[in-house]
Amino acid sequence: MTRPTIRHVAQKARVGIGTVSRVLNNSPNVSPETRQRVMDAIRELNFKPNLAARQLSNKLQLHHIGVITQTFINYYSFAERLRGVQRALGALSNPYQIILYNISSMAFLDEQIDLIAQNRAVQGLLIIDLRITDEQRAQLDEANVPYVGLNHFTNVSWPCVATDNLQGGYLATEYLLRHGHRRIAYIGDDFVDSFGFRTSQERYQGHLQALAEYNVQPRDEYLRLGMYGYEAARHLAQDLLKMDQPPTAIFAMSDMQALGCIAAVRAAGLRVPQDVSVLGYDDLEISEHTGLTTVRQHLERSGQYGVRYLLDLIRRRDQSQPPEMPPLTVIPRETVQSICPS
Amino acid sequence: MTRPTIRHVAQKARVGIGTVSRVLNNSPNVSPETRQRVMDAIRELNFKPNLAARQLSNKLQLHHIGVITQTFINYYSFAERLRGVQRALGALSNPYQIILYNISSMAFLDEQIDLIAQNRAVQGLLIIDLRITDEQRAQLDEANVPYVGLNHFTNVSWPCVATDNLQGGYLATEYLLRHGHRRIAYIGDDFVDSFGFRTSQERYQGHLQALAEYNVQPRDEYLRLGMYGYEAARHLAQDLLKMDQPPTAIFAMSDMQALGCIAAVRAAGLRVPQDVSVLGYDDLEISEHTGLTTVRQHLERSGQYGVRYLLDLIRRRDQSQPPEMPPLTVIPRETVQSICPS
DNA sequence: CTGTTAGCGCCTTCAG
DNA sequence: CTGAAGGCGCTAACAG
Repeated sequence: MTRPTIRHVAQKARVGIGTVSRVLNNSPNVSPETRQRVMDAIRELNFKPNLAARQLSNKLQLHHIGVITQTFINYYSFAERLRGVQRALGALSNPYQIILYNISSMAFLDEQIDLIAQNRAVQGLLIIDLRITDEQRAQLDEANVPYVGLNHFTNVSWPCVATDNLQGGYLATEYLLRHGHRRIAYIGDDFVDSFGFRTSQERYQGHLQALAEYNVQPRDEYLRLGMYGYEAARHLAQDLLKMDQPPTAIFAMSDMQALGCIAAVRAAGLRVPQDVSVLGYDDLEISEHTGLTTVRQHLERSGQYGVRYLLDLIRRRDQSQPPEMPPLTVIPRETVQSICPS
Repeated sequence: MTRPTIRHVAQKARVGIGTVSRVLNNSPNVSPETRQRVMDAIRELNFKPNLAARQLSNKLQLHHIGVITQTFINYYSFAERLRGVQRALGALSNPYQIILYNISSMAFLDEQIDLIAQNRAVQGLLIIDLRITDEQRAQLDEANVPYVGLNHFTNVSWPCVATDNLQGGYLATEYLLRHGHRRIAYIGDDFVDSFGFRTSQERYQGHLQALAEYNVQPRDEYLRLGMYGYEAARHLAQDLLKMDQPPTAIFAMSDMQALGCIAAVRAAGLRVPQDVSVLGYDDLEISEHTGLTTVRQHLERSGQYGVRYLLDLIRRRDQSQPPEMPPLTVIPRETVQSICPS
């Protein structure tokens, strides 16, 4: 049984389809009784007008920005980016709506991109924390759907708003070195996550670079990788602290993981930062409130810049320039302390 | 100049519109040269096929759930609810997409509801932390758009998934009383926010109830209201601590505000919980990680339950029962300490 | 006030 | 392999 159309309603209410259309659109030119009959028919049939048909007829164009991401991995940082997107969009007079795409696995990603390209369901696509293949990009290009990547390698050859993870890793570690630390551990996600994203690896590269600059030999035991998030980091840090020569400082690749480290330190009966310093990465809003020393990467702003750029791409055909993100900086707070290099 | 249609493309490429349609849909039955000519024409005209027309023709139905909220007020708690929504939706085989509506003022709300009702752009609507009027509900009803409220008064006469704010306030305060506190302050949002939401007031009612039960006289000076969020709460708490007889415990109506209170306590040279206990409300994921004692209200789960209920409403016409949320509980952590009642 | 008639832009037959 | 014709569900102009 197919969905009822305006015609069915008309038939049932014993009126013409024009009349049905009129009551649907609150036209005043309908007699109360007729209107009632039509409304009843609508109710009985559970009729819902077809949006597509209305749009088509009305030459009505809906404005949608798609946001696609690997959900549930570091949801807080995603949320802050999303907030930026909403804020930027909210500032517009005729605002776009956001369509959130749920990606829980690589296979889904492919399917979604396919659908988006086929249907052109959105005017533009924001790709957050997600790697897409050349083929997928080609699909989008062919479908004429502009897209902007958030948190991709800066030097990538397609539109994106990014910060330099390598530099971020460098800054973090350099900050710790400058505060006298020499035994510095790195806690992060596995180098290649299930979506082919390499944020962790990039930050570690920067970490190594800083160590090299200070002539500090990196130690394999100080590199601890695992799943994203608080719990995994807590366990990794716990192991770390059991070593004969535990690190005096931990650089965690996200604020959530940094919190996990702090919990581990405290659970071991040690204090932050007196016994162990902890440095995070993200600068979530919450980190300001919890006194976490961390690398600020302007998450919310990245969302804002991302959409703005995307809107540029949607409006003009000519290549507009990607906006430049403000520089990464370490925000000194309460979880890092100077020590004398031993 | 109007947007180019398939017809313009056909004209420019000197083919029939059928052929254009074929290349758009990757039909194999097109000669390479023709395909190329058409593709060129598409590019030159910057042609984008009309989604509505495709849908109409293909009898293709898009599935959308609308999420509407007052953006930027307690974004973290919104984010956790949203995560629940995404999770529940992600578990479906033929998943719905989420459309995020940006509401920055009352006027916008009215406009949006209007649009949603008129366009039926979504199959169902999730209304979070937002009060809607009877007229607005009537509009949605008339338009046959099911909706579910999140965090509304439980006893409301329309579909919603809620927890009892009054009981939450009661539990929180009762917890503090049971730990020996008698001088308990309440810090929260203004009783009626700009969207007519009364969460703060409800929780305060519960607060008073608990006090009464313990025969503790409420003091006006211990009631401090202001804008939502960390900063405002920090200032309010700061003032509070300057009193001759400052409270020994603070109940903040959100975890963010609790963090603000903690910051104020520390800034005053006092310790949490030794000198002042602080109790929050929400139990954000982050609160577990920061050791905040708080009232758990299962934010993520509320999102899950909300959509599930909404999907029920969309599928069946008969009234399905609203799911029942798990009970509110105080989660003991590290920011509340027992004292001897003075 | 109400029924009827053209399209809206695209896809899918069906002949050529 | 390609062009032309019909129709998707609805709205908007016309006649009555």
